[in-house]
Amino acid sequence: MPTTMSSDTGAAPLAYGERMPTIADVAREAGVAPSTVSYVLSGKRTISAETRARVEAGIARLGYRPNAGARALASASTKIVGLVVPLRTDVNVPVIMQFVAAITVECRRHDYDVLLLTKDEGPEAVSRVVQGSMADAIIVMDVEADEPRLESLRGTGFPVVLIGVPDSPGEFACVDLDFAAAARVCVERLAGLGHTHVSLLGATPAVYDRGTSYALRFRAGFEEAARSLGVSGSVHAVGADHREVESVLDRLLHDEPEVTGLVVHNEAALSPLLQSLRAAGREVPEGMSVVALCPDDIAETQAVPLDAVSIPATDVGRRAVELAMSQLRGEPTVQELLPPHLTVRGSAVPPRRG
Amino acid sequence: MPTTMSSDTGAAPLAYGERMPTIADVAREAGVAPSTVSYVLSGKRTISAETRARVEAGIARLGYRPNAGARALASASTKIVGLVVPLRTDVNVPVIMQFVAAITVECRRHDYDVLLLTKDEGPEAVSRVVQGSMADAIIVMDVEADEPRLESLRGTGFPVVLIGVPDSPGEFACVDLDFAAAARVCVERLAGLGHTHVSLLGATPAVYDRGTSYALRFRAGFEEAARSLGVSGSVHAVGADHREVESVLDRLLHDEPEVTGLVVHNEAALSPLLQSLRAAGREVPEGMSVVALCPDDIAETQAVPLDAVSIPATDVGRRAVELAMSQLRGEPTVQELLPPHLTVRGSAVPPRRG
DNA sequence: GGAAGTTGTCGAAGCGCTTCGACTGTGACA
DNA sequence: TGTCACAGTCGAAGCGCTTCGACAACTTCC
Repeated sequence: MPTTMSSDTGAAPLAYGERMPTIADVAREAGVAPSTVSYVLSGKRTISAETRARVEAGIARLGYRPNAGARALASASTKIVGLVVPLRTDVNVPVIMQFVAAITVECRRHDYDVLLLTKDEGPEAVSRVVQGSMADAIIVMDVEADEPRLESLRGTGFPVVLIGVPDSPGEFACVDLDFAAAARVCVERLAGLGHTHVSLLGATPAVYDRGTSYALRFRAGFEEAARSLGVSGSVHAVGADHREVESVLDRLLHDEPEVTGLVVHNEAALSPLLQSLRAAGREVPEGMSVVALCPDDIAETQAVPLDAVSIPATDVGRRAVELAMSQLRGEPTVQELLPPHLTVRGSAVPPRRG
Repeated sequence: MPTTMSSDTGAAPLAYGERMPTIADVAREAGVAPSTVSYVLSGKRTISAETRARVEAGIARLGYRPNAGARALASASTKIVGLVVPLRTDVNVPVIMQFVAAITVECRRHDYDVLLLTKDEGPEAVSRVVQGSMADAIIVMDVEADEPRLESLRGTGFPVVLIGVPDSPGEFACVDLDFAAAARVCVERLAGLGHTHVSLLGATPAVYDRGTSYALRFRAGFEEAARSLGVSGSVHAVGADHREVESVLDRLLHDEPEVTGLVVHNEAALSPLLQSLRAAGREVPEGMSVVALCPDDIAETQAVPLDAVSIPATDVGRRAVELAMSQLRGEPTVQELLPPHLTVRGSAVPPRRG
């Protein structure tokens, strides 16, 4: 079994610029060949307990760490995963952070590090990393319906995992919440309580225009569910701004007074929405039922705790890394949609009989 | 001058696993020595226009990219900056993202990539990266007063930039907003309007307990400014939770009814605070003046737009990268505190006479 | 018209690691 | 007692790049 390196070797800190100890130094120190040190580290060949001990002692004494570049060059594996993150975005930033956190933690569990790429850089970032052999796999967040970042990878077999599902995933592995099912669950909740007129308050118009995969899937799921459950369902894109939320709501209450239930897919709009509803005399849940798609902590900390389908960012992130690792082992790619879970907190009740 | 590589070389996409073209392939293609190709790429020696053209054509034809590992090994430079990010945190997440975005973008401008490290991993992450030569420099966010992540780097001369200022920065370069000055500006604003009793609503108690550098500096600046301006200034740590904000406010209004101005250093508490103030009949600004330290977009999108000192995340992030680059050029380290800027939006007015 | 640069190119020596084949014991087995 | 298998170790050949010194072919300059 391979030797684990601890952070605190007790070795004298090496001044930077001073030559770092190499595998040859360790070998000399332990009185063995460099290859033997390598095998102690990798565990790829049997080593006698005694030799192993001498080598490990040498490693500790010198504070040795293998040079990542040399290792990558010789082994053709970088132990790095590239992660494409949307930085400036209409997507809820804390949710993105949850994804990033989960992915990073899970990568470390597999002894991988994470190279941060930005969506802003476009396809160029992906090809730089892949063609320069900077990473062994790539995880792409915030996938759009028509995903330009991936064209250069099609047909190369390079391990890729998408968080989100583009129109033609093709050979690429994907993971995501099943947004269509999530929308259905939300509508079912309201319909089950007796609501017959519901409305979706969705993301910023820009998100739909950009073809953001999950937003489109949620909207489609909403419309489909409304249809099949026989309730009327209108859709409204909403910006995050206080005033905009208020104006959209005012219009909705005016144009569609029959609406008694809202499905909200827009974390940022939740808090202003609840305020505006109260201001309009439509206190939640008596005056309006609300079901949201948002992280649990947001649902819980609203003025009225919300019935919500949570965004399983941690699960999705972890799963994305697992799918990447499985591809590195040569296993085939898969597409995975995680089932939604609705937590009832009391923001939806049967509509008032009119 | 070095050749710039474009993303779209027009070369046939190489199947992954198929051998990537090497510098030797390009050399053969162009009928020159590998070293010549290298010099075309780096611009470190003069090359005739004709040879350069042949080499560039070869590069384009083969879709060649230098192998990052080989390059790092041979040149002892990775073109990677390590970035230690606090992932799970009481700090405002969108602000962290702004830092990360600014740093990433600026790194790319300098042709560097970013390796994502988490604060959770502790000192081990830093030494892994430094000793394994995975990066040429490290930027550390969310620095604490007593910073354990850096011990292993002291005295090594490895390029480090801290965002925040620990108790003993010593040899390390630091950048940050001048939080003490920012607090002073806030207090001055209120004192200048005639307020004589002000209060600081600060971060979660945990942030202070942890010794988070900027929170402590802001608090110290607040107390010092209140003292020197002759106003009374009390300090209250506040969690982000709706109910907690409300209870802290109730207690404050009850115990210190003379307070007419609040300085808020807690983005998450702003929105609940404004609600609670209104609920308590202390509408902003007539019933209570508020000055915040928060990002501009948050100050602008509150129910009442807030007078605020903005957090110059983009500037700080960019500057951090610049300081890292300057260290890579061998220049000495510096400590930099960016001056605060207060934007007046109308949430602070003279106190009611009374 | 030779000494003294310049300019443009090449070849070879690494950078520090992994990995393959080869080698040496040693015990098991016949 | 010879043969095999296997555990344990070594040496050497790369991985793909940068960089240094060398060198040929020109210019310049007195």
